[in-house]
Amino acid sequence: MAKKITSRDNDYSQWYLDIIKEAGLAEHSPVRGCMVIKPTGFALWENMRDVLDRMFKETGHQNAYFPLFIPKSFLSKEAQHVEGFAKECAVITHSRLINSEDGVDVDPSSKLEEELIVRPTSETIIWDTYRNWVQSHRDLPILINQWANVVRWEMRTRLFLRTMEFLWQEGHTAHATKEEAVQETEQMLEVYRTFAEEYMAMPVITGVKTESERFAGAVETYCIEALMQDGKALQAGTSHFLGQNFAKAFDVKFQDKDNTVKHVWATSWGVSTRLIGGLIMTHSDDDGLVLPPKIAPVQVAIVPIWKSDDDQQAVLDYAKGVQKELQSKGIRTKLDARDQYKPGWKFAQYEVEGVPLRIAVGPRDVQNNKAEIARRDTRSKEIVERDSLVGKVESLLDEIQNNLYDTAKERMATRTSTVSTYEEFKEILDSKGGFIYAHWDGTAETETKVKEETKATIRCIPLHSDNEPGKCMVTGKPSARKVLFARAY
RNA sequence: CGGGGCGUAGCGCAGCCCGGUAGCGCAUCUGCUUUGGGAGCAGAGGGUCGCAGGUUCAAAUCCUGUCGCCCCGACCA
Repeated sequence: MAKKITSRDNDYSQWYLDIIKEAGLAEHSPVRGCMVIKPTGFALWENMRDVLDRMFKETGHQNAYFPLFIPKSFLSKEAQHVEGFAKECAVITHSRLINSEDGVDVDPSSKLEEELIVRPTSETIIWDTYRNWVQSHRDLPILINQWANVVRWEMRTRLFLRTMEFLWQEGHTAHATKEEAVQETEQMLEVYRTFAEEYMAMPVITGVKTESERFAGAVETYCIEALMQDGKALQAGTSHFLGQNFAKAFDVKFQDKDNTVKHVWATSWGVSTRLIGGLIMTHSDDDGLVLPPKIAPVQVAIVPIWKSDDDQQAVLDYAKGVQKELQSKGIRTKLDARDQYKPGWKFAQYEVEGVPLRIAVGPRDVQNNKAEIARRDTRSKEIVERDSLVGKVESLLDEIQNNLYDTAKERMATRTSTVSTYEEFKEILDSKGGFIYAHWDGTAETETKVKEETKATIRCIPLHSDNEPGKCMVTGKPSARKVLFARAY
């Protein structure tokens, strides 16, 4: 058996790339920093999207779509926002090509009067639009989400974790009061936390960002932070309270019940295909991808085994019966009856692809009215009675989902430390990495010093942790509470 | 954008130093035998050696440029 996947201990980055390649999730495109998301990878994204979309709608949001192109002038309206995104915008300057000796060239005569920006995020065009939608408090709140692609001209890219073009959803809401907007921000953070933990089986820490890590244009950025197997943190989702910054920049006002004119309060929130990278690095092992059942494109792969033609017919009929029954329970099932691959090859392949459960049925099983069922997460196998097979599958899928979460949760706990001195901090960072709780004096200077000296950043000020005051590990100045440090992706 | 590594068949690589008919393994195709953990034998197809210039009788090989990928830094979801 040819091992195609580099081990995590040997080279974690290469392992990550090998997983993506061997599981067929994505590949590099001819364009630098961009990727082709292959059917399996996209099916994963579709499942994530479907769950999130349902959760957004359950919390009262509607989908809409805003343009890919944003007038350049819009970007300059919110000062902080421009500063944050100016360095990574793709700019459209011309509208035509002309034939040339070497193929085609940009037609100089087609220069645009106002250049267009390919959206790095849609706040500006959305707030420009909302201005026309809001007059009265009766028009509020506006609760809109869009599924879209965005472009950020990154210097260094990694499949899923950071690509120049990526898929995401961005929610943009407008509210009459600050309290309502803050509540919305927190609600969506909670949606993300629930999604990450219950569907992705990815435990996260919720918190707020420090000023230096905050979204450009936000008053407060809430986030969910996950911990990867190599001890590095990954920002997995953000929810921003935008205050009235965009409302003021784009002049979005309403007449309130008290007959005065006010600016609206805003939020925005998003998760992206980066989550797929996080998913890979949370659960997968040296044998390939490992997927939580709730979002796995295929939950059960059925591998039929036969020797003679007679066997083949009987086995296939039996396997089809199993598949039909599983499908009737809403279980995503794939029956792999291809004859060009041997069962052993298929077993290995579905392990690489991370399919949570595999059922093997052969002549013996048909005869005895049984089937072999194997788990991807624990690699355990057992023979079960045909009559109890579907029930067993259902309970095993639940078990796998829970086991993946519990394992990840435990790993996070093991790799979370609390320190009181900077020496201890550096020592732990280098020895085991992970999340480190420590006191911080609240200044950007200290944060920068730690970042420069250790490459660790403050991932967040956790929402749920003890609020015991103490002394900053670096300066000894008073600190209201411990914050969460880590090296991050 | 700086430092390091790498681009040769779909994938993984050798050949390059020392220029002279482009190779190996896997995969693919055909046939037969196989099928409960990545099958065996026999035969076959597939490459403008990343791209563009240059040196040379002759370039995968030497020179210059350029593009892309990976790793490490500065930027980021």
